Amino acid sequence: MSKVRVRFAPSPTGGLHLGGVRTVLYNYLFAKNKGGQFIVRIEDTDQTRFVEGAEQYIFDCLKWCGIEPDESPIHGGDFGPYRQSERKAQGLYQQYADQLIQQGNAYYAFDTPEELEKMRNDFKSAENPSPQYDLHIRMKMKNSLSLSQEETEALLAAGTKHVIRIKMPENETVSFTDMIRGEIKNETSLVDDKVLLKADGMPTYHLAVVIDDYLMQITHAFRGEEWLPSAPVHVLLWNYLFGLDKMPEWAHLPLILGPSGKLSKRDGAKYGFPVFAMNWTDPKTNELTEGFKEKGFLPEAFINLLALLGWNAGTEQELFSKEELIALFNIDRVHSGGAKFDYEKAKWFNQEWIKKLPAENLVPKIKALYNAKGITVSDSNYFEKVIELVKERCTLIPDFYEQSNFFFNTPENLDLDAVKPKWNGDKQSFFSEWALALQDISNWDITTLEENFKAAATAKNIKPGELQLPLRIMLVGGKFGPPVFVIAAMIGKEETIKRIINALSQLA
RNA sequence: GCCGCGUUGGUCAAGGGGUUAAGACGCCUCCCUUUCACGGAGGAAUCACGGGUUCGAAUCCCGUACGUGGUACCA
Repeated sequence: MSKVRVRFAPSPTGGLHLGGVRTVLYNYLFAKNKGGQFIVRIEDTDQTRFVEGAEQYIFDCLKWCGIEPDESPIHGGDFGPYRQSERKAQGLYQQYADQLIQQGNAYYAFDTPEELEKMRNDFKSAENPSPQYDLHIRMKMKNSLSLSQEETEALLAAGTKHVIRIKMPENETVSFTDMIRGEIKNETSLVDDKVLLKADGMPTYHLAVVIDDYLMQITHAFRGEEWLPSAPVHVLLWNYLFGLDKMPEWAHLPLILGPSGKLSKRDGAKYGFPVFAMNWTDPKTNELTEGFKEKGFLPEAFINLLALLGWNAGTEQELFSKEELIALFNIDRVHSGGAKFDYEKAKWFNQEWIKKLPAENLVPKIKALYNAKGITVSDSNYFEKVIELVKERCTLIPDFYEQSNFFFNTPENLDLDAVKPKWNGDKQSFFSEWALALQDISNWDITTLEENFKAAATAKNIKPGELQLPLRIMLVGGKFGPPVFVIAAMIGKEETIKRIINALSQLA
């Protein structure tokens, strides 16, 4: 039994969006579940669109998600090169394309872009709005099928720009078994003669994917549903070049949809949620799109929510660690229908993971957050305690700042409107006296403070409950946060008194 | 237009001939808590439509509708 090798083949041009990450994730989970290898190959077939740094971006995203490939394309593996541009340099694609021509499965086409444009216009009709270069019209075009051998050879000898197209057979049914959808059948007459090798010598995806998968000994391939219509071309190519028995097993994953139709980059801006794993700057427009990482998602939550978008374990469990996902992942339970991305649920996953993870795991991320705000955290012990206290109130990482910065800084803007309506002289004097009395407390702990507070209130004939909200506003600044006496105990005697006096001066 | 793929509450979904059609997110009500959350208890809400097959269909078959993808020297 040959070893399972699953590959993800991103094009380093468009960032790594939700659908892309889910595809990698399923590749990864499947491979690891089978104890096999997870490979990443870079499909930089179109050099004009190659973007500097985009390849590194993909690996950064994978690293963040914790789903790194076993063989790095950058350092190479056993079946390298792992970049198509490098394989092109070896002349391999040309070689296989020539083989196809010799076998009669492909042909030279000399049509210029203008001629193709003209063809599409001439044959356009209401019934056929987008005519394809297929068996019905190829004899009307300029190619080695319609031209005589002498004419073809003359054109080639003259160095005429040309491409190599697959010659789709007539009236054949191509079928293959998709791991998710079962048997898929296509009539060859309905598929166009796809370009395999472009005029510049670069292969198109169709040629490259077959040759690369063969040379890299790939056993299973996951890709998006958008590839289903061209799958018969790939099957045919496998048949012509290497034999169907060596073809990897395919799985075509359903699309991830946005609030209205297919999920697009614009949806992010429109509905206010990220669509890329990490910050992505569009090389053309220089437009920055915020990523899940920067938005404050934990990688654990990110892969969890993505895994569940189209797959489930068949149980009621929804929270899975990466290890659990690997152990439980089963291709039979992957859906064939598209799933709409729900940002509310995505946030819920993050919140659950924040609660689930021990504070020490959260510390580095939150420290970075504080540093960015210009606050340096020195006491790690204290910091961890704070995080533990507020974590169930946070959905995204940046929430930690709002929810806990009063533990480190005296709040500047107090929500006085929350107390003013019920504020009076009695309360004013209670607090000024209590602030004084606090000086004498020797056991500065939660219970002592609470008992002392209640006793003092009762002595003044005020219900302790009525004084708790004002005290909270004094210490926190707003109507949120952990229990007041816990906060007071944490920030210490001096700071507590300081905050009360400060607030009192604003209320007087 | 043609071809492919899909369709269980608003969303993710379990269920694959007989179920009161799970569960989760979100929403609403209540409890806990004199803050905000967490937690707990409830509630509203679903098998796209039409035909078959069958004693019986969300489940099987066929149509239709809708959605989505492809129809590029993009991937």
